[in-house]
Amino acid sequence: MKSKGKGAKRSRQAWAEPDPDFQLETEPGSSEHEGSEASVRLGRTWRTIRAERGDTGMATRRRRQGNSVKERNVRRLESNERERQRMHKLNNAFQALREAIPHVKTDKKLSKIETLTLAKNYIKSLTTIILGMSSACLPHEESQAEANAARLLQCYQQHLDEEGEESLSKYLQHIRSFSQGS
DNA sequence: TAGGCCATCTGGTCCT
DNA sequence: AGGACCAGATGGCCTA
Repeated sequence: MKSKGKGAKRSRQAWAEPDPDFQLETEPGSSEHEGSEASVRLGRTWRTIRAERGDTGMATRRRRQGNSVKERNVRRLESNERERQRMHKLNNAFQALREAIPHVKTDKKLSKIETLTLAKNYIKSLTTIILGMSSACLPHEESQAEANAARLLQCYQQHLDEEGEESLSKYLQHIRSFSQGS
């Protein structure tokens, strides 16, 4: 265990209150699952928990679900895999966002929180610029301003549809042509 | 070595 | 019912 405060947190409630009725028939990482990447991971987790708990009544509500332990384990592994895929997609989206945000290049990549913060600031800056251009071009008629906003929205949606490599510069191009054309 | 950041597991809840 | 989403827990890696 890592020697830091975080590591001192105790397990989840479910693990902390062993169910006396429960009997573990098989466990993840046992013979029928051994070998797959997921089962290895899960097995490691279980082993870790068992080590921490001193290998006493560990699992809890598994029986109450009405399915066999084996079925439950299979479903758990499947949902772990889905969750992993989901997180990978999320990370890909973060990476795309990193690449879309202009920032000072360093060797160290932006953390997630930094990425979100910079993105928020970037959006705010762009919004300010666009509003500035909009009011400079069409300051008077309200209906024109609405049409203006509609065109901007249209450009933005088109940009979303395209989602190409140079989508950001395309979008900026749209904005420029918009400001020139108005 | 403490703290930040991250990946993964997990159970609960929401949604289709 | 099953998948998606979410948040908490935990351990690993890295850096100041």
